[in-house]
Amino acid sequence: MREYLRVMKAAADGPRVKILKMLEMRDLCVCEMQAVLGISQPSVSRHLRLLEDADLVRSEKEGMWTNFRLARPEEVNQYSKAILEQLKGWLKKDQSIQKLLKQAQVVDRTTCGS
Amino acid sequence: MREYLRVMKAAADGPRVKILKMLEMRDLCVCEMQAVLGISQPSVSRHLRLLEDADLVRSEKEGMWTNFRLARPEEVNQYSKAILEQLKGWLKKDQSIQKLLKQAQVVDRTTCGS
DNA sequence: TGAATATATAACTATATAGCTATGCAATGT
DNA sequence: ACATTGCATAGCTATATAGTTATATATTCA
Repeated sequence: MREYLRVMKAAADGPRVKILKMLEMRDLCVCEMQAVLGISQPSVSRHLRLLEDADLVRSEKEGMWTNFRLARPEEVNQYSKAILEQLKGWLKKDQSIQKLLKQAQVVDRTTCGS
Repeated sequence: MREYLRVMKAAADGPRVKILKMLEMRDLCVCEMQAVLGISQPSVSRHLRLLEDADLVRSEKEGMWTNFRLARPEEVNQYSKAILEQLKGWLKKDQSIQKLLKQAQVVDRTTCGS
């Protein structure tokens, strides 16, 4: 039950589902997501921690950056696995998501801090 | 997006997921759920309203009682449909859910107000 | 070594949410 | 008509959550 709630609460949030949809497209670092989402860096960091605690995303340090990616089905709990699977088909036509994905396509980690 | 969030937030809550699991077993009125959940009647009522707003449950008045049931796949949005479907396989082994279901089996609307 | 950059954490504030009690409303039965 | 019962709503309080700014940590590069 605790696990279920952790996953569902993590997924039941606007900025966080936006993050998940962006990560469906490609891996991103924190500052790239910040640039696209338009919220503060600590806020993005916090959302990412909740998503990672819920097994929805994974992170890996690469030099100065931390790359985030969607968790893979074989490495997560049943709830995360199911939600990530469902999400792929969801919100495809959502205006705010579409706009976000366009921005996420072109955002560049080497320039997003400027 | 608004619809997605409404469904996910409704499902991402302890008492509410308990309600959904009980309704998988059988239809219930408010006072029966109150008796099993051990929270106040207004609190149960509020949870039910959120679940109904999210298309996860439906209600029907029957004399003095209001019967609640799970929404049927053909009458709801894609998110509710998917979550209800997933939920059937989830939390089967959860201790608190199992205990709850046992109580829900024997609760009786004609005596739960006493 | 020291500056710059990316991320995480701490501390705080504002808002949202869940619980409660009190009360209103509708249906039942005498 | 009146009392009873089931449910909904209003109003309140406590807690949880998301956002902020300030600061700490870690890596890169001159």
